[in-house]
Amino acid sequence: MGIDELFRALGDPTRREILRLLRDGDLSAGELAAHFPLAKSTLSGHFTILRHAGLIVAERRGTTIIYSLSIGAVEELAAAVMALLGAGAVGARAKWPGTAPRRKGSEKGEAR
Amino acid sequence: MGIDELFRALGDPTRREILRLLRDGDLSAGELAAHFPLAKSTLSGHFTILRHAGLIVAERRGTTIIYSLSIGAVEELAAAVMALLGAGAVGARAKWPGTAPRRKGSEKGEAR
DNA sequence: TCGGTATTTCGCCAATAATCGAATTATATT
DNA sequence: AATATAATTCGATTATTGGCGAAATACCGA
Repeated sequence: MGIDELFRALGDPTRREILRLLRDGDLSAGELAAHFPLAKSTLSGHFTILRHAGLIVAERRGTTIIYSLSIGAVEELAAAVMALLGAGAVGARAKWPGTAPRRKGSEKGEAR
Repeated sequence: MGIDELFRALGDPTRREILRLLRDGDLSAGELAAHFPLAKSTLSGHFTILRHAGLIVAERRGTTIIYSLSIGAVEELAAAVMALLGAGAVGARAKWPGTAPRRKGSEKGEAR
């Protein structure tokens, strides 16, 4: 349940969609898989990654496994975001893109 | 500056360390590179990824390029986290990991 | 214009990640 | 015990990523 696993888990659109679906209620592995054009084994891999990141929890009921959102990682995620960008960024140091001093030949979106 | 680029950019420890360093003040590409045992070209690639994610901005000054934290992405990041886990997770639905199922068998209003 | 410094871009390679179908495990039902 | 169903694990394949050194680009000063 480290920061790295957390951000990496969220860095995939399929996995974010799984989380979004679970926001509307718990779903079984099969029900979740039905929402994607991917093999069940592929989805199963995504579940494992999300579980290791602390973003979902699994509960077996009979032959099916029900997945639910877990807020265990939310606190860690919020703390990480704040530590990286939060307090420092809100202060005077950070810049809104486009508000940098406009010197000759400086950035401008795609500064190359 | 999409959600995907944002999370992927944050999913690498070197890039997170770059952001952490920039929290204490702007630094040039060379000054940043000096903090890592990596080739400058490798760091340059990380800068590009962070810039595309909207997490940093570049300003050329003479031959050097100064990087600064940008809060342009913070709002988007916060919104994404909330959309995925926030409101829904804070409610009654999500579980803390390790929380025993309240009552086996039938507390899911409607098992779908 | 020439030389020096800072940084990026370009090929290339190794490691990691995403995907699939087939085989396997776990549970329930008859 | 045999069968059926749900999900995972396994082995192989392809795509993406992170890394390097060398070459190219951008800028400054003499």
